[in-house]
Amino acid sequence: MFRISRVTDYGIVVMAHLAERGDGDSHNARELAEDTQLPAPVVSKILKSLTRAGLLVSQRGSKGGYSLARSPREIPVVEMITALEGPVGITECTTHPGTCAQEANCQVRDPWQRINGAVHAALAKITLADLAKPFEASGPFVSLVGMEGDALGRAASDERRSE
Amino acid sequence: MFRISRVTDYGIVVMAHLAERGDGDSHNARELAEDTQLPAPVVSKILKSLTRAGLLVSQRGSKGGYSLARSPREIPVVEMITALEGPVGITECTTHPGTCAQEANCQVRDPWQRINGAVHAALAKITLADLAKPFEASGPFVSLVGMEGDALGRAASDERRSE
DNA sequence: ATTTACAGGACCTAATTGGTCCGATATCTT
DNA sequence: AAGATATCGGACCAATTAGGTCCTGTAAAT
Repeated sequence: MFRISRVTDYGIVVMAHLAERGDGDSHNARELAEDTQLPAPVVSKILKSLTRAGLLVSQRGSKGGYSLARSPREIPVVEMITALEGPVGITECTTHPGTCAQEANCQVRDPWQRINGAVHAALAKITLADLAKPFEASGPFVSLVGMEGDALGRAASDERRSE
Repeated sequence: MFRISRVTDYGIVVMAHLAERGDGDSHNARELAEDTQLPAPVVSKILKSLTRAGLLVSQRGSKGGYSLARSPREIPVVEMITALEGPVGITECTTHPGTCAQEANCQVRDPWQRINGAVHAALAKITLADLAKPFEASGPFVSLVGMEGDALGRAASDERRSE
């Protein structure tokens, strides 16, 4: 359905929550699950993935927990998505070259790579800081992604028409 | 994995093939499946979806088949994707408002809507014509989606790093 | 009337996702 | 040193979704 998975969505919520705290303190999985109202085992799993990807740093043992590895402004959305559901790629041949039998005589591969690049670039420009402080950042944010005024309106009407 | 489904991919290939023909003639499902080297039943199913969405027109009976409903230049990529896998929406609350329990106190909903709008807008700007004639259209196409020179390069390195 | 080809589903299988749980290891406190 | 706390890594399961096939009905041409 061209959607991000639920774990990714959860992951963003947790990261945003961590970013809003602002403190460099580490928070344990149970606490984060409670704060975000998400199922604890899932949150724990997500935190591990984000740590492995280098977006969080973990501290083991008593008084352990997780904290942001960098400042929110330096964590692009695309990295969070990549960490939680693998490489961002619109088509199969983008992420796994060689697995498509039609690749040799495919007429649309090259443009798809560019479309993918455009989506990728858009997601790379948005950072965790933009998500965590929506009202503060929304002004510059909109212009950042190169979206003209009526883009959202048109998008919404497109979706409505298709249902 | 933040990918479009395989049927959508196939659908684009079929549409591009039709666009390349250029003639307004209708081509039947079997013929299109052969030309594109894709499984016939799947192609047939895809053609029906695209027809229902108004992107193709069908002609029944002997000598029947499918043809483009409009000129390739007037068929945006986002419509093809929408036709084949439902409304484009990054998160659940984008496509189905009200189904997320956290919606009321969600801190990231609004920015996600904008990100979604940006992706949506990018996909709305690319038309079937851009996909069907890649080399002709690649010049203006790149500038069209607002992607600067090194965007693809950075995207690729991001993906590599994450695996 | 027969043939051709689309329309609309039902249906099955395989893969992915969402979610839980457990043993091992690291760290802090007492 | 001992115990409590928390992450680490992975196994595991249920439910959903995707990929793909097939069948019956209907419209159009010969």
